[in-house]
Amino acid sequence: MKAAKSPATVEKTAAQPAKKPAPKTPRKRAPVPPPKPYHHGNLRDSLLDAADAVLLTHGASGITLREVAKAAGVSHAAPYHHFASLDDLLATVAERGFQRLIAALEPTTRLTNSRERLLQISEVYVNCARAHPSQFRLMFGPLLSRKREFPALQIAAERSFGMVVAAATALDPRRGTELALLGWSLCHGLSHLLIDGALEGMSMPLPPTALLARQLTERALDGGG
Amino acid sequence: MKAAKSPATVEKTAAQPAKKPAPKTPRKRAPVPPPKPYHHGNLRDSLLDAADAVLLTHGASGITLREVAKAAGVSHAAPYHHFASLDDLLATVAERGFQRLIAALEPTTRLTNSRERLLQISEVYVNCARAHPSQFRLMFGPLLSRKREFPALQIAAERSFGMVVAAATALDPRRGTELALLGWSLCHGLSHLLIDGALEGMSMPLPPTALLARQLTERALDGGG
DNA sequence: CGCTAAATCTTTCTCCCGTAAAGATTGTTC
DNA sequence: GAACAATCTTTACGGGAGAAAGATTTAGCG
Repeated sequence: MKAAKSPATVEKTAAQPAKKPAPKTPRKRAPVPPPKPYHHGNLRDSLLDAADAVLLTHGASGITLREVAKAAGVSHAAPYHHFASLDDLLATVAERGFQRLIAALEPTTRLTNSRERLLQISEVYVNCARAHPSQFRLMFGPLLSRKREFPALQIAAERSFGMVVAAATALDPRRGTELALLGWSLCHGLSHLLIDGALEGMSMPLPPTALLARQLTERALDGGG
Repeated sequence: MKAAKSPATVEKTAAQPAKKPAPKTPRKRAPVPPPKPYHHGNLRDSLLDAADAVLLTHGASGITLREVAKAAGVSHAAPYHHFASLDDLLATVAERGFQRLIAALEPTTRLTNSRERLLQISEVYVNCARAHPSQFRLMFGPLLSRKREFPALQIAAERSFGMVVAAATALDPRRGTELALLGWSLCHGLSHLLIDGALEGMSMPLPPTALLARQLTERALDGGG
């Protein structure tokens, strides 16, 4: 019945077989008792990992609650005990995407040169989008419009934008927010155009992604016209 | 089996095309018979108009072949005689979106001041996205990645980008393409952030849309840091 | 240890979707 | 007017979202 196992995503404690020949042995796996071991191990994280895997294989449009559940090795109705709806699951996936973006941006905060900091933020942003295009689409898709329904998503999104604002304000204390919006819009639009393939086949040679992001941001900082 | 069904189909849709001036009415029950051709004039354009209407009411995610067909007053299978699939219909809707963008950009080609021309292009672009957010999402959604399957969509998209390149090249003949990509990315990202509501509730006062687009483009042209 | 209640997971069901296939209807052409 | 092609409808099938109810495990408590 439950022979199917997720290929390479789950590494948590698997549910023990139905029969327990040995007496009750307290599992010592962590110094603190995990507050979440239940039937499946914890299915919630497994579902999120499975959703990431499905995004990689099937793309953002082909993601399905049933497919995610199957990838996690549970029935198609099991996710409803951990997420209110498919959108709720996807919003959590998007939130994790923002958290990964924040983690990728974190090293730039140690740079003292504000200009170089902004340039590297641009590179990281566009690289992140290209590395995980489906998640990127999810992060900024229609779910973000409903961020009031998903407070965790909203908080993560605002935190990531806050890092851009901080860098821009360091470079231009007077009009930092505007500069942040300029840089963010530029990188966001470039990311979208890149991952949507809008720039392919346009008889236009393009430098590598990171270099392109840096070049355009440099030109925006120095003035392009 | 009910072979002859009374024409109880609703006509709530805004159908303006009437290629047949004298449609013979098989039966007259209303004092004012709407000139609806028995075999539905040309359904193709009606479906495209209906799709636009559905986009307005239900949003980009809630668009459905059945809903479009219902809005056009035909059965849910009728569209298959004019479009190969739902994606084919949506690609045509996206193509019309690009054509509308091209039409909106057309007046800017008469400007002789290249800088002002680029600034107005920015305004038009972002205004267009805000005025038709669902169509905008469709135009640059996953369908654009498959533009090889929809040559008309690809041509319209390239034409619109060509207008930006032309304006940027007029301002900077040496690095016009790069400048066009900078301006396009900036406006594209700003449009996305605006219509996705990413900038709402961020404790950040924003000027009106068109002014914001102009300000950011000006700063990119003049240098921001 | 046994019992009860709550949480988790599965099965089943309904409704809606895209779309293929076949039947019905209309316009066209000889 | 009859055959034909185009158009539209009906019916059907597979699949997905989600609700409802049953089954199973775990926790809580005596």
